Amino acid sequence: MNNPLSTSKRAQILLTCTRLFRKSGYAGTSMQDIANELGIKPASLYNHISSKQDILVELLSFGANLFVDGMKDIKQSQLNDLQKLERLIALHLRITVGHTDLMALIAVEWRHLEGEGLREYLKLRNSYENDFRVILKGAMENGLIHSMDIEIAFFSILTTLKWFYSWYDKHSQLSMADIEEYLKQLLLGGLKI
Amino acid sequence: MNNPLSTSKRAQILLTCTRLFRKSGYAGTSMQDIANELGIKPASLYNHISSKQDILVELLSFGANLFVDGMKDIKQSQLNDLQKLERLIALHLRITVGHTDLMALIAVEWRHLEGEGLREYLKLRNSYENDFRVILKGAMENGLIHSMDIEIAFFSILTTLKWFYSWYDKHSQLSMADIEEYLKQLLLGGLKI
DNA sequence: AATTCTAACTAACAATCATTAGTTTTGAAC
DNA sequence: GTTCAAAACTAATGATTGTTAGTTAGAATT
Repeated sequence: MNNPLSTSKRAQILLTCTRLFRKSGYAGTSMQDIANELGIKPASLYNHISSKQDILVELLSFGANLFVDGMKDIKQSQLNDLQKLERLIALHLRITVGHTDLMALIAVEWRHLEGEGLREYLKLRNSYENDFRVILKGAMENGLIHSMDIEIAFFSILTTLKWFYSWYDKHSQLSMADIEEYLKQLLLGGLKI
Repeated sequence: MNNPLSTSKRAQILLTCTRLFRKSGYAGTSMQDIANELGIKPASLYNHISSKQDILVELLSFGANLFVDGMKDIKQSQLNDLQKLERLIALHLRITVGHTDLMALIAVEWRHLEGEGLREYLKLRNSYENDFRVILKGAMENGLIHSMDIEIAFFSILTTLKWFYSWYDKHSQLSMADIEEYLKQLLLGGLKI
């Protein structure tokens, strides 16, 4: 079997690291910790990955692209800006449900990226956030939602979505449709005209 | 001079650590890093503090008590629950402005607490959060704000307030009065009846 | 059966980790 | 100028850090 996404050892390592990095942080997780979790010796990890930093780069690049790709679809759609905002909320929810631990790395651990890996990540993040901002601004200017300080509204919405994984952990028994409705009401309900 | 809050070496160390822990995280900051910043040798730190963990405990205990004390005043006041929510927003804003770096430790680094220090911290945090929840619930039940899922509304409001320091860093040129008004409109505007 | 490849292993590396013990310097009070 | 305590220092601790080199066991391919 050669599928890099499911059963390969490399994927197993990446999945384990996502969980450990979330629990103890990147700096707080040692190669020993990772190896223990997989039942092998630390040195054996290097048959599959090239460095600890490489793992972080791999995980965050994968995560960032989930958002960038999702944004591309939404941008290309013919929806109005308010509907696009609703789609963005659904996108965050879908990614959070499918990759809960990974969201913790996106929220916190990205700052342990170094050099080129950090630059690449910030490029993707800035691209996503700017697109998001443009849509939010458009919704205001087109009178679809109330006008207010764009930066503080953007910050609040994105922060809630970014940290939503920590809430979802404890309330994952609710249906996705219900959660989506709650989030839309909470984040947009007060803004809608 | 004996004032433990301003010029003492201990206070100097705690202040330096707040900044370094925010920048690199608790696990990512070494005693060497701390000593370098202060222009002394790592061993010299132990004339003032008893361990690295002790520093974290001290900082987070101080931070947690800022919120618990603020909550006590608000609870004891004769305001209605909506006015109490407004006071809570002002409390977060005031603490964030006065202790911006410390808020990063409250948002992220608390999980590196161990043993008794962790238990003590969680006790304070749970006490604060429960009080907050009760007020929010009261505002809904008394018809002061729209009814919706209490847990998700609570999560969103507290998350925005908790991470507000990262926004404030880049927008600290605005007046506090303006920011306070923005935050109230953003967090409560959509909820108010 | 012989060969190749994968992925584990042991052993070792220099570097860094938080911390302790013991000693010297500093600076203020007397 | 002497005393005394605070706070710096040096030196060393054992543990752990991420990583490399070289080797071996086992499975898959020829």
